[in-house]
Amino acid sequence: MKASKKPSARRMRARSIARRRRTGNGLPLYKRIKLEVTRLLSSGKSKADEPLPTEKEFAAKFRASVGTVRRAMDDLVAEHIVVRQQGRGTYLAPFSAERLLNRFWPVHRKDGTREIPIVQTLLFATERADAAAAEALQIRKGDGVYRIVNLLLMGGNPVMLDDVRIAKADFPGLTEQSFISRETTMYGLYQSRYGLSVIRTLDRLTGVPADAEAAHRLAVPLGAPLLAFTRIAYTFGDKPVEYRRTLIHTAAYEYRNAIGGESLPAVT
Amino acid sequence: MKASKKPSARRMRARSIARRRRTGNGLPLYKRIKLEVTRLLSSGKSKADEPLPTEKEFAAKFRASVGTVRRAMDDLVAEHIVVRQQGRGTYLAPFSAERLLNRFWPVHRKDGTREIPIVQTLLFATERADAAAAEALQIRKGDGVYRIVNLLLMGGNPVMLDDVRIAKADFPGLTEQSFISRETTMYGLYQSRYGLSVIRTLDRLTGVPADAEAAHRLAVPLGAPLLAFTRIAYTFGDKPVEYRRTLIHTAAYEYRNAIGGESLPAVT
DNA sequence: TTCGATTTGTTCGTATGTATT
DNA sequence: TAATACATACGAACAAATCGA
Repeated sequence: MKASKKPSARRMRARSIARRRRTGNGLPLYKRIKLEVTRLLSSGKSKADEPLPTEKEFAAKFRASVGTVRRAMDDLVAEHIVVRQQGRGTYLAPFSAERLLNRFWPVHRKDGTREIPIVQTLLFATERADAAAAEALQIRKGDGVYRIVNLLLMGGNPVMLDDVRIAKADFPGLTEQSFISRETTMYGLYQSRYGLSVIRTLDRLTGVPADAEAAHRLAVPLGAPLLAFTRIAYTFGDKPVEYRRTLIHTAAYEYRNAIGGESLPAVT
Repeated sequence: MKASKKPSARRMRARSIARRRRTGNGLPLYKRIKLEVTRLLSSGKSKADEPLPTEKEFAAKFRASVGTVRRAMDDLVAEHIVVRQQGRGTYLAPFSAERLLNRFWPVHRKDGTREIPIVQTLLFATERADAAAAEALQIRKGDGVYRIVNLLLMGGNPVMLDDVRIAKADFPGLTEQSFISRETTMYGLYQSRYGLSVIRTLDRLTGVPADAEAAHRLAVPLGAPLLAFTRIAYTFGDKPVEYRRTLIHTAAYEYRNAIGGESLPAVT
């Protein structure tokens, strides 16, 4: 009773804030904060190894309460865009081999275990984008791309044949030397050297017969059924970073897809 | 200053509550609420077409604040287990054809569009579980299962051949008649008639050659490369509900998997 | 090694906005 | 229109992890 009768400085302030907020934009404040933080991350200015501004700092910057900032950050955590650690801070989600394996690496041995493949780079070349690559990378046909063909060995055997194309314009100064001698995953390289964080991928899977090249590299008969997928990897703002076509010999390995259940280790 | 000096009834109360909480369990309160709500949903007592208790009611029941209940429900929404509607209430996520298509139906036409397939049931039989089905369904080899074989037509053509096994014990009273004449999807039937809500699936994909049956049904040459996947569908508590093996003719259709990006339509 | 400052994690409570019935 | 139920936002307090002095 007492509380509800009193207009109070606090109530008045809240009201004026609400009014101000509405003038900003149609979006709720926490979503706008999310967008701003996303923009900050996609600018490449923040490195994956140094913390983002703290909740308090963001709150001051956006004239919001900590709770509202937290709401925005919670969403970004759920989307695997940032990671937070109590006592340390908030970081752009890194591309350690471990994280890549857990998030963007769908190939498992049939017994369910996973392993980091050994990569043999068969080709590193500069080419002109064909129609498929141009459409996937949203560039013009004929624009320069790097083409990289990798053979991936798992358990000592050739299992996957990977044909990757990335736009030359996105990777200035990339050379075969610097590519081969990278000390991280390909996605880690994109992020650490070029500020391009892969945040989502779209895989399209089909069954195909092995062509001559695949049969040779994967040591299977010509025409043997393989699992093929094309992947487009995107960074912020739905910008495509990489176009890849992969062939998998699924005798001992398979492609796994868990719908739901990724975000539910919390069934603890 | 002034505020921080005063112990205040409120502060004392908060302290005693915190102490009580710690006695409950090692888990944070919102996670325990999540578990309790999950338990309620998995009991089958709550129908998909009637609302769950409101936030206020849950708060009273669990002696928590609405904010804490909301935290728990937010998680369940993110996991697609419940849906909330402003002004209406909170509901167990339903299995409309639309939702099934968006969540558990990975097959797209190559141009990206989706369609609801026409289902021809080729077989409905009672069988004994073989080793693979028994392991997947976590029952004993030889236990009774229903086996259902469906041919799925898309765009007028046979595209998928579906071989499903579900434990007889989970579906008392299921008959071919009641199965065929269902007015919803298979997952919808599981949920509405048997209280089994599929909340996650695990698909394992490989490339395989068409065997005689598949070649006949899908109208492809013997040995033609097909996309195969086995799926185990789980309900609450990681209980398997369904084991399925599907063959897809990927001339005009493909299996799509979007990693990330499902929960980010919010990039609006 | 201990301790204090920093930063995120959990919980409470309140006020107000907005969609539904 | 009024009541109901979720959505957004604020702010406060304390817990727990981390890190450097």
